[in-house]
Parts: sequence; C-alpha cells; structure tokens
Amino acid sequence: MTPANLETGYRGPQVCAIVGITYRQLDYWARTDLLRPSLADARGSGTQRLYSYRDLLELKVIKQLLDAGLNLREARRAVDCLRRSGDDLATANLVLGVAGTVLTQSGEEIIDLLRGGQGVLNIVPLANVVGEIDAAIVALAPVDGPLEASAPPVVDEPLTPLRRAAGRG
Amino acid sequence: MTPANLETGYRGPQVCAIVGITYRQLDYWARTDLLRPSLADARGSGTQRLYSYRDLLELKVIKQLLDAGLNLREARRAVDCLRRSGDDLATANLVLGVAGTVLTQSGEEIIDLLRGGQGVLNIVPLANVVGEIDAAIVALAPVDGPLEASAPPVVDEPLTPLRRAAGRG
DNA sequence: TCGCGTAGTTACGCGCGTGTTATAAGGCTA
DNA sequence: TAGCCTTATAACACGCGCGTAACTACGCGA
Repeated sequence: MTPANLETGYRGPQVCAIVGITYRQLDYWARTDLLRPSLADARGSGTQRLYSYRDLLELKVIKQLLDAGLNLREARRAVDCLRRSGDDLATANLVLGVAGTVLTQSGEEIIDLLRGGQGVLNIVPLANVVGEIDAAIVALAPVDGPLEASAPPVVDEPLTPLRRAAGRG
Repeated sequence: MTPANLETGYRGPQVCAIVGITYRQLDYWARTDLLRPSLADARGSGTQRLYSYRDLLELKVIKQLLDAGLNLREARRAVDCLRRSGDDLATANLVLGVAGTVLTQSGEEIIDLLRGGQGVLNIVPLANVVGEIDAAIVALAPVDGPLEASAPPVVDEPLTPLRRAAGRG
C-alpha cells in the first residue's frame, strides 16, 4: 500500500493518470529534455522516475498546449518561461508570443500586447491548470483509508467552473 | 507584362511571394481543402489557380498560425470562423479556444473569455494581417511603370510597428 | 503552328510526435 | 533472498506536413 505520493513524489504511470497523457508521451518528453522528473530520473530499465508537484503543473500546461493544437517547440518555450519565474502561478496567465513569452497577472497587460501588434498570442490561464491537477490528485490518490478503489472513471475534463479547491497544503 | 493582379486575381507563385509561403504549402492546402482559390481552381496540369484578395488574408492568417506553432487543424477552424463572419476584419481579433472560435472587436471580450476558464486561447490580431498583406502587395506588384525589377529582396517579416497603411481602396 | 516558359501533378522521402509490442531489469513483498 | 510485478527501454510503424525533383500540359507569343 504505502501511498508514497504526497511526500516522495509521483511515478510515471501515476503522472499519466493525473495529467491525462500517455506513458509514451511522458517518456518521450523526458528523453527529449522537454520535462525530466525533478526528483529522480531514470537510470536504466526497472528504475523509476519521480516527478514533483511542480512537474505535474508543467506537464498539465504542456498537455493543454497540445490540446490547443500547438507543437512541442512552443511547449518547450512555455516550460522555459515557467521555470524562469517564481511560484505565484495560480493567478497568472502564460502568454506565448512570436517575440517572447511573458507571465501576466492582469488582463490589461494582454490588451497592451494585442495593441502592440506582435502577431499571434497563445494564452494559458494557469488557474485552470492548478485546479484540474489538484482535483485529479484528490480523485486518484488513495487518501489513507481503504476506499481507494472507488476512483471516478474519467477525470480528463472535469468541467468544474473555476472551482479553486487549493487542496495542496 | 499585363499585371492581371488587382482585377483578375493572384496566381499561385504570386500568392506565395505575397503571403510568404512556399508553393508546396499552397498546393497542399488547396488539395486538402484547407484553402482553395475562390476565383478559379486548377483543372489539370498547366492551368492556373486564381486567388482573391480575401484569400490572401486567410492565407496570411494560416501562415501566422503556423509561425505561432499551431497545426493545420487549428488553421482549418480559423478559416471556418473567418468565412462565417462579415468582412470587418481590420479591427477584429480572431480567438481560437478549445470550446469554439469567436471574432471579438474589443479587448474586454478577451478578458471575459480568460475569466471564463476555457483553457488555452489563441488570438490573431487581424489588423496586422491586413497591413502586412497590403504592404507586400504594394512592394511586389508591378504598379504600372517599368520599375518592377527593384522589388525588396525579403518582405517576410517587415517589422514595421503598427503602420496601418490601408492601401487597398 | 511551333516552341517555350510557366504552372499544376505525381512520386518519393524526411522529421516530428506518438501507438504498439516485446524485452530487460530494478524494486518491493513475502 | 526468491520471485513477481512494475517500470523503463528498444524497435518498428504510422499520419501529418511538408521538401525535392521529375513529369506533364496549358497558354501565350512569334
């Protein structure tokens, strides 16, 4: 049993279930240095990668970018921008422009960027990412009791309207 | 000589020069029904496709989406949205969300969409598109005099900061 | 009508990003 | 420590979105 999630980290298949991606994607992204596990990398067959909670957020950002039709080159720029910034992600918007990537806090900055005439802007509301990751963790993690077998079947698109659970103390 | 541009339309290689794409892309997009010429389609080898000015705008939107890292599936949604709307494109923003595509006039609507928590938004400022297409036409079209040989070498990224020439009477 | 330039057609191949399957090897329980 | 289960690795293949090149055929001028 031994959850080994909230303190030790998240292993490959767990990450796939939480983020909503395939293991092939997670493996490919780790091999191509898009997102390698920050707690423990793989050291041969049989070993296990260990992802942190922050890794889950970045992976979810990548998945949302792919769902929006973007390629992994843009996803790489997104994670680079996320790594360069602090950890006040829950209220920010990640903006990918042709001239660079920015983290904005208010909508006014986005209006300014649009008026600047920089071309196409790809905007990721990070509050959604935090909320969906937290919801998936709560839904999939064995909390401590013996009721871990009754996990919701599909938590891919929760459709919850902006419920900020903040369930990560 | 016979310009045959502003009244008859634009042929394949001309379109590639104006929009900034390769002929292979233009051909592939026409064959896959992404954007077929609205004036005259190809009827076998040796014939010629004829694109309208509106086609140039939509092609430029596609190119900007590709430059932003999006795939042709999103570009298809973009042109579908552009065809369903009127022709007041110069002041609008094309917004591609995971739940649908919208044409917005003010930046306020984009703020509302971000607050709605719909996920990633891809925004195309259409004023840029109109301006760059017009500039490329002026730069590449033989205006009437014999000075058409002195065309600027590369007009791919003009870098002009929001110069709204509106040179299309 | 002949010839040539121009433009569309066809075939082959590539890189990206991933699905599928089989294989190998560590990790955890007994 | 024996054993199985889990997890990473490897090889192969596929569709997308083109590049490249050869081929074909219209169109226009002489």
